Amino acid sequence: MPNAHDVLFRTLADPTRRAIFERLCREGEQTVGALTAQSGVSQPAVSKHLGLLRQAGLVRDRHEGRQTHYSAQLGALSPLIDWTSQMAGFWETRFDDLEDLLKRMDQ
Amino acid sequence: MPNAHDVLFRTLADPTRRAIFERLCREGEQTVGALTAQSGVSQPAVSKHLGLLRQAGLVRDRHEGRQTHYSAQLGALSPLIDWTSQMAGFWETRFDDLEDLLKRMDQ
DNA sequence: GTGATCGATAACCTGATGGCTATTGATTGA
DNA sequence: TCAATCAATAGCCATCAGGTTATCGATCAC
Repeated sequence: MPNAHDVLFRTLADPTRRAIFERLCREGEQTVGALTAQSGVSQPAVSKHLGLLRQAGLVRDRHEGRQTHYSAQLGALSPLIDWTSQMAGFWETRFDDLEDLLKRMDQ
Repeated sequence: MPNAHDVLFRTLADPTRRAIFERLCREGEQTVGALTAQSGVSQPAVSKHLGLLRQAGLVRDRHEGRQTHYSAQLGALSPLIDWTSQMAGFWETRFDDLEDLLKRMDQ
C-alpha cells in the first residue's frame, strides 16, 4: 500500500516520463503522437508512461476521435510540495530547539 | 549524465531510503546502527542507502570512533523545490496567456 | 593482545521496470 | 467498404536496483 509520496516520487523518477510531464506543463495539452515525436522512444512506450502518469493523477486524458489529448494536472504536485515543506519544517523545529537549548544554557 | 532532478527524484523514490531520510530530518543525526534498528532491512542495505543519499547530497556523514553519524542536508532539496515551482510557473503562464487571449477576443 | 562491535564492501540473487515489436480496436477518409 | 491512422494492449527481453549473507578493516573494551 504505497502512499501518495511513494507514487509521486516513483512516477517522476524516470527521466523519460518526467520529460513528458514537463512538456505538458510547459506547452499544455498534447496528443500522444506529438509527445511521441519528441520523446525519443516508441509510441507504446509513451502510452505506458502516460498511463502511469495518469494513475499518479499527474495528467488527465481527453478523447477526441481517434486521438487522445493529455494535459498536466498541477494539483497532483501538492503532496510533493507538502512533503518538502514538512521536511524543511522538521529541520527548523530542530534548529529552534537547539536555539532554545543554547538560550537556556546561557542563563 | 543525469541532472540534479534526476538524482533527487530517483534517490527519494525508494520508500526505505526515503524513510531513512525522513527520520534524519525529524530526529536529527543518527548512527547507522540506530537507523538500521528501525529500518526493517539489514545493516548493509542501510549502508547502501546512506551511500546513495550521500551521493545525492541529501545527507552528510561524520565519523566518530567506529561509528558513523549521518545527518540530513536540507539544502539539497532546493532543486526539487525549484522544479515544482517551475512547473507551477509554466502552468500559471499558460493560464495568463489564456486570459490575455480571452481578453483580446472580448474587445 | 585478543575478542567483540560497528559499518563498509563484495558477491550474488530476484523482481520490477523500461524498452521493443507485433497486434488490436476504433475512427477517419477516400 | 476498405485502407490508413491513432493509441492502447500483449508479450517478450535485458537491465538495474534493492535485498540478502559473508567478510573485512577499524576501533574499542577487557
